[in-house]
Amino acid sequence: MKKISTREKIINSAYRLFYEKGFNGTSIDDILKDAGLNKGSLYHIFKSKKEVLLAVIEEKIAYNLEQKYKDIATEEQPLKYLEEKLLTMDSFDFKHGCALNNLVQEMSPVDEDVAKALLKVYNELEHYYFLALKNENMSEEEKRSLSKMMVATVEGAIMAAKAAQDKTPFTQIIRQMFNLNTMLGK
Amino acid sequence: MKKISTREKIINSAYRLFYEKGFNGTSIDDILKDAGLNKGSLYHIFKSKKEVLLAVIEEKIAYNLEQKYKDIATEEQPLKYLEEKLLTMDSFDFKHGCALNNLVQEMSPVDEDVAKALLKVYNELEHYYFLALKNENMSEEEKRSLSKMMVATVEGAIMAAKAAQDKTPFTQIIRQMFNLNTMLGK
DNA sequence: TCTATTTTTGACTATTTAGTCAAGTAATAT
DNA sequence: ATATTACTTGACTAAATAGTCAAAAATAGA
Repeated sequence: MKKISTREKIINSAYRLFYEKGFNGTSIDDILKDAGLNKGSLYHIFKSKKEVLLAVIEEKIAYNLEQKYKDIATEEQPLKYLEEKLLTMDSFDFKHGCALNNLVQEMSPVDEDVAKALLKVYNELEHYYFLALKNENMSEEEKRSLSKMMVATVEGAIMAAKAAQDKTPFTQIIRQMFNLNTMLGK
Repeated sequence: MKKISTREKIINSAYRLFYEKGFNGTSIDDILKDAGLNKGSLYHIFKSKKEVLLAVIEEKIAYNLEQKYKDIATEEQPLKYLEEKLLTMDSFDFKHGCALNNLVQEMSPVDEDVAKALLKVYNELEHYYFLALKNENMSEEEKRSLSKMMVATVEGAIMAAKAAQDKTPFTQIIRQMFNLNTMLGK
């Protein structure tokens, strides 16, 4: 029975609540209630709500991303693997969308530090897609450009599902995207 | 000199502020200050902040969308026209992204009425892209699927620019998208 | 002009908010 | 054991928040 540190409890609760209700939509008291802690404990560890957010981005969101995509580099057919992965993402919550995207939308224009932390994760995401193109017959530059577009399409697909509050549009768009890709390959 | 009604003043200010700072990030007092009005005037017209938001979506955002895309249906080369339009969108504010997308991200999971109003506008957006494919040699079903994907990609491109707080990724992704399309056409 | 209705004013309430702090408790080191 | 440090408690502050309301002003109808 591993014991969870206060810091972890805060980050876990904050991550989930920021994801579901946004940064402005979540109060410190919400986080404390969810984590079963008191105010002083939080402010003993973090100096502000914003510091909690930065920790959530740098530790939780970046970590989740890595867990999700780290296998791509070693797969034999990484594109196939990626498609499979996207289409079977039951873990994904289509009602609430993408944790990274949500925060970018809400926070990037408002706070530079947060924008910087988010951009770093976003670039990592694009890099995984870049790696997924390793077997494709195109220049580095083309790979970079195509992977950028694919990330945009996937993020847009998640947003379409969120707009509809339903998974269907996501699946449709992902299928369409990989269809185009394979049509080009032949 | 046309005089602007109180209602219009509120909607204009609320639209801009919701766009730049989000719904939760904007207070009623922010709106009133920006519009140069008092509290009672707003609550005489709208029964709550949420009603203001619904009016912004149904009147302002839907109207802007129509203005931007209504010509598509009558263009000879609508796809070309669309590409041009997207790449020359200087009016667009890449720091703040897409007004529709921003609200979907923040509000769709939280409020059903708002989600419904936003979805209606989102569907209209997809329909314009569908119309832009009228000359393409494919089935209705394929057109519907491709237009859905294109909207997702454009929205994702706006989001990529927002993450970077810079227009460059947007242009890159749009170019890539139309490249793929024309490659398929030949 | 006089009356009735609509619109505006801004002070007020009740609640929520991020953040502080002094005093208490637990853990660790010597 | 004792002293030092690390953590926790929860009441408190000051500011911001959405929404109310009675009285004043503007407008329209007769």
